[in-house]
Amino acid sequence: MKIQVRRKATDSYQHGDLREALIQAGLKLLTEGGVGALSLRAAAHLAGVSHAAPYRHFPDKDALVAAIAEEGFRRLTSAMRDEVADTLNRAAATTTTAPRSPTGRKGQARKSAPSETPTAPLSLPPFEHLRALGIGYVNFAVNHPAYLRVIFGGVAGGAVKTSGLTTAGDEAYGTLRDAVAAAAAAGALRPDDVDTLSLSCWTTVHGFSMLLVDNALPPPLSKVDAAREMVGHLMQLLFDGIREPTART
Amino acid sequence: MKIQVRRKATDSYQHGDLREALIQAGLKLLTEGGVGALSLRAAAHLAGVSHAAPYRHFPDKDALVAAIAEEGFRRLTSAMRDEVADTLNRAAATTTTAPRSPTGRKGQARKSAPSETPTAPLSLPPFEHLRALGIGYVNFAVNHPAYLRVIFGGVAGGAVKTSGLTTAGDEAYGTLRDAVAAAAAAGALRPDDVDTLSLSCWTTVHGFSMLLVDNALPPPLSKVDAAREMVGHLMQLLFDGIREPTART
DNA sequence: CATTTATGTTGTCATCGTCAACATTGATGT
DNA sequence: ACATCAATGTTGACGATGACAACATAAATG
Repeated sequence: MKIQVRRKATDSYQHGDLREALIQAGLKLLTEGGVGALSLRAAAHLAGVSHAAPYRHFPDKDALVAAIAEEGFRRLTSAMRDEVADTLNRAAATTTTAPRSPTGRKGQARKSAPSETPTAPLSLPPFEHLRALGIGYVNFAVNHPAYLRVIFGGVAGGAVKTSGLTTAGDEAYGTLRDAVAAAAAAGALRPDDVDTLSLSCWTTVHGFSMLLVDNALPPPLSKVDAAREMVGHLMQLLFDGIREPTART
Repeated sequence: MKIQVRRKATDSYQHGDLREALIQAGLKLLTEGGVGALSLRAAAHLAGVSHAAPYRHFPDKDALVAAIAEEGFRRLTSAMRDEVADTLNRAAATTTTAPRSPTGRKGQARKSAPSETPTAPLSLPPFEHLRALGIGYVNFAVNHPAYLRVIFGGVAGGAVKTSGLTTAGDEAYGTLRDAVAAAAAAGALRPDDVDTLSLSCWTTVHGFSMLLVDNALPPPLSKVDAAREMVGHLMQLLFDGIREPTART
């Protein structure tokens, strides 16, 4: 009994698209068994091929891992954008306007709302936008911890830098950077280099996510709702500063 | 005389102390070859014993990795404290007072200074203290990237939670928390939960460190000096807030 | 239809984590 | 002292894994 992940229909010969099937199999292994469960042979087995078949599509394991990480990165970007969209929808719903359906993807429970005047804001206020991105990031971290590990750490220490992986990473970073740039353009941010400001947001969110993924935080924070709330709080602290406003250095 | 029932700690018999030797061997493997080079057999070989000897001291590989991570955590804590000490020395030196030698460890180049009135401050101002801790953290990350990975990620996804590792982690966190608590007690911090404030610092520093370790940042930032400067900047942003002071949400 | 290329299979090897069986060393009790 | 025993180290084996070579076959191509 072969537990094939998929049988691509679109094309040519025997398997269809083994490369894609291996990536999907790898994602499944990551989801179900964590990084330790990700092996070339297991992925090949899941895809219904022999143990050496993957070498026709990937020069070595690191290359497959990089391809998996690339897809994971795209999903991370989607998670961030979905959270922005959901937040936008919630905002629109509470202001008696129709919800938007921006990138209709696998975001979380999409509650329906009655239609009304389509005068909903096209975008969130700068800080809410940034916060939504951060919450989406953390949401992804809690739901797919193994993905995050593979995205940034590869399977062992040395992360392989495929051009595709770099591209996927640039797009994720660009999503954040654009929001920061927009906030800066709106005069909402302290004047500073946009990349530095973006990095400050990224480090906060990424650090919290990695600590969650690595179980370095007390258990209550591992729950989705608590994690989302906490990252919102952390970003608020970053926005306002942790310093007592009246205090000097 | 010797009432000791066991001779575990300081000496064993033949090898001396294989347990400690294996930990040291593991650290060496991590330093020289990264996480991928860390294997039980390689550590055993480095320690001069056969491939199965480690099983007399560790139930499995994860246990050895946890012990190595524990030692790494201690060194991380030392790196933070050393940076504080060094900063204190520099501050003392520039104010014509004698340098202090707080925990005389393997910190970086300790420059000698002429003795003078011993009126040097016993501690740094709150923010400088926190910044020094962060800089020490990042310094450690740049100098020992593989350690950081093992400390938080274990060897594969699942980090093993030895009690010793937890203790070492608590001490590292306590070092940060104490500084935050002191800053809060001095009225320097916005009133908020101390653990939340500590977490905001930790996520910033840890996130930046992990991104460095994972080569997710542009190469110039990977250089020690640039990394130290950037984390100082990031912490300053966290202190002051990234929001334009006059802007609203 | 013959040839070539892409793709998959089988077999093999070294390395690794792990275990079982055996060996040795030092401590303990009488 | 001497016998016993627990702690420690060795040898050998097994299954899983990444990687490679040789072979096989399907698809495309002329």
